[in-house]
Order: sequence, then structure tokens, then C-alpha cells
Amino acid sequence: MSSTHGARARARIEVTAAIKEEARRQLAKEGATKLSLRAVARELGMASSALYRYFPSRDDLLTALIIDAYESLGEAAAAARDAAADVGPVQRWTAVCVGVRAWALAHPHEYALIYGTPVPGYTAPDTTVPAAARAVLVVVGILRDAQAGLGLAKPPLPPELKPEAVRMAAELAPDLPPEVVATTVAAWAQLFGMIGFELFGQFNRVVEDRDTFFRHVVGQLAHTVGLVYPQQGPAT
Amino acid sequence: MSSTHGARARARIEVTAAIKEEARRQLAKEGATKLSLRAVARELGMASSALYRYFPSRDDLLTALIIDAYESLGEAAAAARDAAADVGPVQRWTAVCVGVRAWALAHPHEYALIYGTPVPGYTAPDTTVPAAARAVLVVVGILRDAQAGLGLAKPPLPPELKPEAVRMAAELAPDLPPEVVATTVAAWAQLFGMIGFELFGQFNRVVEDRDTFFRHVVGQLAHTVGLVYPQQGPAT
DNA sequence: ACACAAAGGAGAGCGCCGCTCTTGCTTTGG
DNA sequence: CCAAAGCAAGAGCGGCGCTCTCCTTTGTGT
Repeated sequence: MSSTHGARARARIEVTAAIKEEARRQLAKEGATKLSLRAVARELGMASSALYRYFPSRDDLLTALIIDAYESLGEAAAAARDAAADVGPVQRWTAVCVGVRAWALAHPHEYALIYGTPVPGYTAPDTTVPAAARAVLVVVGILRDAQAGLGLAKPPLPPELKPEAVRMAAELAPDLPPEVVATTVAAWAQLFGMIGFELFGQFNRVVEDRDTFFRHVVGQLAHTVGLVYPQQGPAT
Repeated sequence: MSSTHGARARARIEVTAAIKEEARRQLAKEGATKLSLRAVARELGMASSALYRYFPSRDDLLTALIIDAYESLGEAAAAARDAAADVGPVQRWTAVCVGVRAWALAHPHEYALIYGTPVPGYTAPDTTVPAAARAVLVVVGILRDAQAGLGLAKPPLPPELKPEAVRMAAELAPDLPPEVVATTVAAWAQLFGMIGFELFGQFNRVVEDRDTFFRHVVGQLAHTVGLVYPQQGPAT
């Protein structure tokens, strides 16, 4: 029971939070490569060596920030879904995609941290996996709702990809058709291709009206994953 | 005309090439963040300060490597296209996409350099733009050939995106339908979403048979950009 | 042919960085 | 009450990007 017993344990929690807070500030301002333990310690008025009592290395600090970033993105996605609770599945899908993009634009360095180039040694610990899954589970939930409601179209899938799709479905959403799960994973990756291109400057001098462009592409993606416009009424 | 006159100018070219070569080696082995001017100089047996006669800063060296990487990718794309000269447009599209992915898998750090997180204060100089365009112009050429041959389907496009599409077409391929150009840009971004996810570990424990998965998604993308299977015969 | 300017190379040094080790001090728990 | 554990601080190591100074080599105009 030495969790939050004494003042010592409490202080440790507070200092850890303060370190992460300051690190996040530097991350947002300068990016991951400029984040330095010495600068964090300096800003907090402590010796740089003392910081190693809380994070054994710079990469461990970054890992903590990565997990927080995944959580933050997951919350943004969930919030976007909840704000679009009373519209059709396609609109809800679009809302979540737009929300994810908005989060990325608002937190570019944190986006880069989780979806950009991995850090030097680049072995993501398994602790990041559940956090990373949160956002994608939001769209999976939308597809689930759509299936229970208006229904889902079954995207085409070549037979040689069927076993892979079945495996993916078993791991991500056993109650959804494998075709839908496989296509959703692809759409998810494609979504972040769009966002990454916009964020990392690949759309400079190419795409100007990015809001409209993004919404259109996301609407097309809704089609490919099996969501259809409610007006068209799928067969049940 | 002091271009390649004396032995001095020649030596400068050679030393510059040697620096880039060694830098590329380190880049391929350790990644961009680990690339250090001092290590390059050490490996070349020269003082680190001497290196600044050739590249005024580390970022300038990186910029040179970025341009080379774009060129390398463009050549890989062109080679894939030429190797698939005698098949239909869809197969040629697929071949180029597969070639781009293969290049990325073979040169992960160079891929990360150009499509991953940009370096901190770094804004891509305009010299990189034409190099970056090479690869995408390869697929534009395929679409051009398809239009001249079996024809192109016109992808759906909402009216509010029409002016944007027209602008993009004017800049990239004036002889192609704006709908096709806009959709191709989106597909290009989506393609790199897939590649980035695979390369940066986002597909770990999610997608296993990545060859098959990638080929399928790329085939679907061929549809969305307006390429149709020759067997189905488009209207002319 | 020779002096002179330009270019390249080498070393020392500045202020950063991540990280370790040692030395004390404070809190904690038996 | 006292040993053990936790924590802060300082010094220090090697490495980094980059600058400055000094010296040698090279090319060139007279």
C-alpha cells in the first residue's frame, strides 16, 4: 500500500506531472527533436540529474508523451463522435475524421510524435498499443452502429485477402464483416496519409482549399468502407 | 567558366560527393537524427570544421540528401513504369505503386526524410519541389496514356471543389480532367498513408500479409482515380 | 615569373546535449 | 530510534553543431 501514502509519494506524482507538462510545452513549441531534459529541468528549477529519478532516459519521457498524445487523439475522436450522435453514420464518420484532422492541425508536433518518423531507436513499447487503438475503435464503433441500423455494404475483397481480413476482424471487431474491417484499416491509413501530407507540407502549392478537399475525400472513404448515404437506403 | 577547370574544382566535386556518400551511409544505417557532421568528417579523415567549406550547416547537408532521395524515388517510379510498359493502365498504375512501396521499404530512412516528420526549423527550399514532383508525374503520365487509350472514368466531384480541381489540373496536368487530377492527388496522399503506416510500425500486429493488402488497396485506388479494368471496356 | 588573393584544411574553443557517479540530506518504515 | 530507501545537487565524460583563427595550397593577373 505505498501508492499515495506519504507526502513523498504525492510529491513524486506532482513532480512527474510537472515534468510532463513542461516537456509537453516544449514539444508543442519546438518539436520533439528540440526537447531536452536539461531545458525542462532548467525551467523547473532543478538539476538535470534529478530528472533522471523520474524518467530514466529522454526516450522514456518521449514514450510518456506519446501515450498521452494517443489518449488526447482518442478523446478528440470520441468527442467528435459524441457531438454527432444524432446524425447518420456517414455524417458521424465524417465528423470523426474531421475531428481527427482538427486535432492534428492543433497539435502538429504531437501528431508528428505518434504518426511521423519514429524516434531514434524506434521500438515502440507495447504500452502504446492500447492507447493507439482508442481512436480507431471510435470509427469501428460507428461501423457497428451502422450495421445495427441502416446496414453496411460489403466492400469487394479478393479471395486471397480473405484469411487476412478474418484475422484482422477477429482482433479488432469480431462482430463486423471481415471485408469491412480490412477496408476500414486501409481507410484509416489513407486518412492519415491525407493528414500527414497536409501537415508536413506536401500539399503546399498543390492543395489550397484543404477543408473542402478533405471533406470530399473522407466522404469517398465512407463509401469504400461500406457506409452508404442514408437517402439511398441500403438493402436490409 | 571556372566550372571544372582546375584540379581544385574537380577535387571540390569529388569531396562533395564523398561527403554526401558517407552521409547517405550513415543516414541509411542510423537515421537522420543520428547523422552527425563530426562523424562524417571522422569517417572521411578530415577535420569537422573543414566540412563546413562544403555544406554551411547540417541542415544544408540534409537538404542535399532530401533532393537525392526525391530523385531516387522518382527514378524508382519511372523504372517501375517502364518495366510495365506492355500491360494495361491499371496494371501499370499498380506496378508504379508497388515500385514506390518497394523503394520505401528498401530505403526507410530516406523515405522518412522526405515523407516523415520535417526537421525542426526546416522549411523545404523550392529546389526540392521539382524533385518531389518527379514521382507523381509518373502516375500522371499513366493517366494521360490511359485517357489517350481506353479512356478514363470521371470520378465524382462536388461542385464546391470544382474550382480547386481546375486550379490543380492547370498546375499539374492541363490535359487531364480536373476531377481526375484532384482525385489523383488524394490517391497519392492515401498511397503514402499506407506506406507510412507500414514503415513506421502502425501496421504491427494489425496487418500481416502486407503485400497482398497493399496490392488490393492500390487496385481500389486505381478505380477511384478513374482507371477501369480493360476487360470491362469503358465507353469511348 | 612572381606576388597576391582566394580557397581549403586543421585545431582550439564555446555552449549545448544525454547520461553517470558521487556526495550529502530527508523521509519512511520496522 | 535508526537503518534503509528516496531524492536533490554538483561535477564530469564524451559528443554534438558551429565559429574563429591560423596556415598551406592553389589559381591568376601583371
